[in-house]
Amino acid sequence: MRLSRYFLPLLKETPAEAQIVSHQLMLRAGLIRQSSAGIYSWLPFGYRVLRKVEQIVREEMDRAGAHEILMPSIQPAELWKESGRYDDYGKEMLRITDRHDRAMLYGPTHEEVVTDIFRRSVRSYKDLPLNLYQIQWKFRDEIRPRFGVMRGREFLMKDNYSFDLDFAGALRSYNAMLLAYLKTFRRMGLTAIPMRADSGAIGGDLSHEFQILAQTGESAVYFDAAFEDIDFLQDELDVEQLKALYAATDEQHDPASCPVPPERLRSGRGIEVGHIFYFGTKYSKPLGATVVGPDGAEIPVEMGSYGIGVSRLVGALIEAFHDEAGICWPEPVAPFRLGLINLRPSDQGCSALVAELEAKLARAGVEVLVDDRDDSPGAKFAAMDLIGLPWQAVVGPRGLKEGVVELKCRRTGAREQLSPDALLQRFAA
RNA sequence: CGGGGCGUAGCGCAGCCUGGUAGCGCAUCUGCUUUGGGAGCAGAGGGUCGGGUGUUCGAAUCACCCCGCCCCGACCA
Repeated sequence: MRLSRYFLPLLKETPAEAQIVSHQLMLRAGLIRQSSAGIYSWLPFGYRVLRKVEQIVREEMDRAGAHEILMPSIQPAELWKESGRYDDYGKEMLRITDRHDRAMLYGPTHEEVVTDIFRRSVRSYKDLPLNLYQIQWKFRDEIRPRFGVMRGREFLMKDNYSFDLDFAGALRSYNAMLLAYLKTFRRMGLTAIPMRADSGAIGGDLSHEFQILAQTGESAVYFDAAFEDIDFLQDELDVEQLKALYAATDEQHDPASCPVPPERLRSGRGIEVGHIFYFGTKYSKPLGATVVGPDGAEIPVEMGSYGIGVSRLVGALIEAFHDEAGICWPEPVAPFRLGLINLRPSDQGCSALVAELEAKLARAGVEVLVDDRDDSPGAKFAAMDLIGLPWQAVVGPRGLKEGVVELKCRRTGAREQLSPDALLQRFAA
């Protein structure tokens, strides 16, 4: 992709409305634009990241045996009256009336809809366990949206719902999701700490929230250093052992009664990016979601629900990975892997080499963004640092004479000179 | 929803107190020069001053109402 033909509106100055660094950088680096309070458009650059995050989540859900579906964003109020939540949910729920004066709502979550799908289609315990998920826009009419996409009113969420015959099965589903979540976040380069949590309005008695560590996180968190030693992508993990490890947000943390010895206690700041719940028959009972068990009796299914804030994760990633100059994307979610700067597009040699590199990289499937704009070198370096692609390659007249290009790692700032062929080897391999 | 702040060019702001018909920086456009860390010079375009009502000869400026956005609190993936 050539920057001269791309849509990447960058801002030199920080918009006044953005308070936290991820919001500022998302606006400055051309990821999003605000439409109204807590509601955003995703521009090409931001949308690429959103889709990458979404894809990692999707792959891990699929790997865990969940099936992707897509439920409606607009739901009928009747379902919520059946579950009893219509009156409970309060003003956070955006209520809509259609032309026939029928009560509708923009879904803040989908327990009712998915339970309705289940009850109309599943009859036998033999069809269990079942785990359905979707990645869908949701709306919660927050009293005060803030922090950009971190706390928007409209947000993209992965939510899934497990259906099991009994508690033991539900627990297996719950544990499988807990592990899937740890892998999912790890794949994005994030350290996520599962913490026992109140199950809140959704209800139930087994619940963990997932906090990722970032210096600018919204709340202080304390956890056992053992979390740092676990390789979530490689190790065979013992869920019960994991769940037994200490982790708490500052509201729940009591230094006096903390079981972790001080030398093993880590503290940091966390951003909540996921939440899992077991809630038994809270919805299956009122909605009549039952299966026939081995003994011929109708049994309400045991359910759990599991959420990941996909759009919030984009902000959280930036909170975790940035510096003074801008964003530093981890490779798995970077909008492009390599930024190729043509330092002097008016120079035929530079342009020829850039075109050749671009073509060969593209052929090898490398996502490359070429800065071919007629701008000053400093402006290009600053822009490239701001948008935070993991690797930057510079083709300029100076290096061209020596037959080298400069490669810079955005995260570490390390630079090296290498031949164009060596560059291709490095990325096309 | 309670408390506070702010709405003036795409972005950041000044002007408002003390009323006289709008300005600065950046960005944009044109031309020339420049080119390894947000270039220089010259020129140009861009505004119902958030909206409405009122006061006044005259309102960005004063008064009242409304709307939007931001911050603190309560709430939250």
